[in-house]
Amino acid sequence: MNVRVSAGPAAKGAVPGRPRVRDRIFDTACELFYRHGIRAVGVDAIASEAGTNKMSFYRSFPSKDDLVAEYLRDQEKEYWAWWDGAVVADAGHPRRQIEALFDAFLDLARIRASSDCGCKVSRGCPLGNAAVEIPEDNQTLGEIVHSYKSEIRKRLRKLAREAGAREPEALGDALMLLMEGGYQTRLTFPNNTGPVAAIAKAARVLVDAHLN
Amino acid sequence: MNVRVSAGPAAKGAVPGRPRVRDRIFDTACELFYRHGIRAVGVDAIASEAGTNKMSFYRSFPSKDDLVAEYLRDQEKEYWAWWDGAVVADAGHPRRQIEALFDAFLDLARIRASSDCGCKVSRGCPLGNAAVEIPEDNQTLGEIVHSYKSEIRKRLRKLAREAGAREPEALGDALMLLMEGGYQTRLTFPNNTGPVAAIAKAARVLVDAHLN
DNA sequence: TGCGTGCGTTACCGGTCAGTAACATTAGAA
DNA sequence: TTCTAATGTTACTGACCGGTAACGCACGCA
Repeated sequence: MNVRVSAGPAAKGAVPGRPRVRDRIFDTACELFYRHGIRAVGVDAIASEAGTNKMSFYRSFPSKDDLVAEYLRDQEKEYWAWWDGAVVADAGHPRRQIEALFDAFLDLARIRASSDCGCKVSRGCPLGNAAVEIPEDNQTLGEIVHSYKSEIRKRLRKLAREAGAREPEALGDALMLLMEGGYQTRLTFPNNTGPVAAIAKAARVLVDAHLN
Repeated sequence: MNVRVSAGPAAKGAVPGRPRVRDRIFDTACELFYRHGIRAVGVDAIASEAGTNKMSFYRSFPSKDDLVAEYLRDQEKEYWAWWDGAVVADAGHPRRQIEALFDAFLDLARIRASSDCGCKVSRGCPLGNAAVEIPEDNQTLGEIVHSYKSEIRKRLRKLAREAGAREPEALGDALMLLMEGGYQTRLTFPNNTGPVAAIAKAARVLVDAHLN
């Protein structure tokens, strides 16, 4: 992901076949932010882990906060890609889409734990984690997280409505609680050994109860 | 809470009626840690906010990490006190205890936002938030959080079993997802304006489905 | 051939972090 | 009155933080 290779007319003075510095920095930062938290990872650590140095970092990013914002937006984009991929096969069948979503949720940890990120253990929701670390006076980052969570809520309520729930808001919100809880418990219990294991069945129970 | 007043033979050189320095520091730290996060709050800030200085801090606490550990253990203690208070009236009726627990959960934010803590907005689960910030090599703090979350899981499963659920583990875990999700969404949505508002009803739906 | 671009390197700035040393002050207890 | 425990005050250390200045070098394009 996000790997522009240094080749062609835009790549001077670079090892051919190696990703451009900016992309290496960004990918490294995403890994480190997710694994260790945003505050815990310094600019120096990102740069050297990416095989470069701080100066090259600041040639690519105006500030650490700008990188963090890009990190959050990228994670959100990845999330919606995952979401759309999970529901696309059941287009037109909202109830099955909900079920597919929560079935797929169990795999989200595995995705995280594999190629993209060096984490052996899922560390929960990157945006949600950021909400813990973001200072309250930082409106930019706060807004990114808030709009992301609001969109999740909106989508789940919409699915609940389309599925014909008697109280679509209540069902959507309940489903969101499950999902957020799934993320949160993965912070403490390795991958799917925690309560997340029950998430798919719990979602079905909630849906059933709101439809019959 | 935790306010030992400087009086009697153990209090020399102190303003009478004023809480001892250690307690002032500790209470201040709890507030600041919860509101801004652990990493974001420095020892200097705690001390000066408590009306003292760093030296007095280090006379009372060997290190910041020791204070953090005490903070987490204190928050856990408070949580179990809240829990026990929520279920005591329905002793012997596990199903009603579960319902009482989730009814009371909506008030938890209000409790946080009031006297004890200076937060106008609930900032979610203090232990869960800490899990985001704690470095993975810190076993002491990690263990505190893990055992806390494990105990929640254990208690909810136990209640589900006592209530006669067909699959008590699944019900207990589902309830835990709701609870954790409730905390997590409170980080982003002010107090009870978010999906938490649906938590009590969702819990009832899950319980009903597992009992009938 | 020369120029510009992408990148590496070194050194630095001011600020903050956790933690310590040394000394002064207060007030109660003996 | 003297001793002592609790607290305040100032100054410091070494490490790290985010961020910047200045310089060098290698490459590909014009």
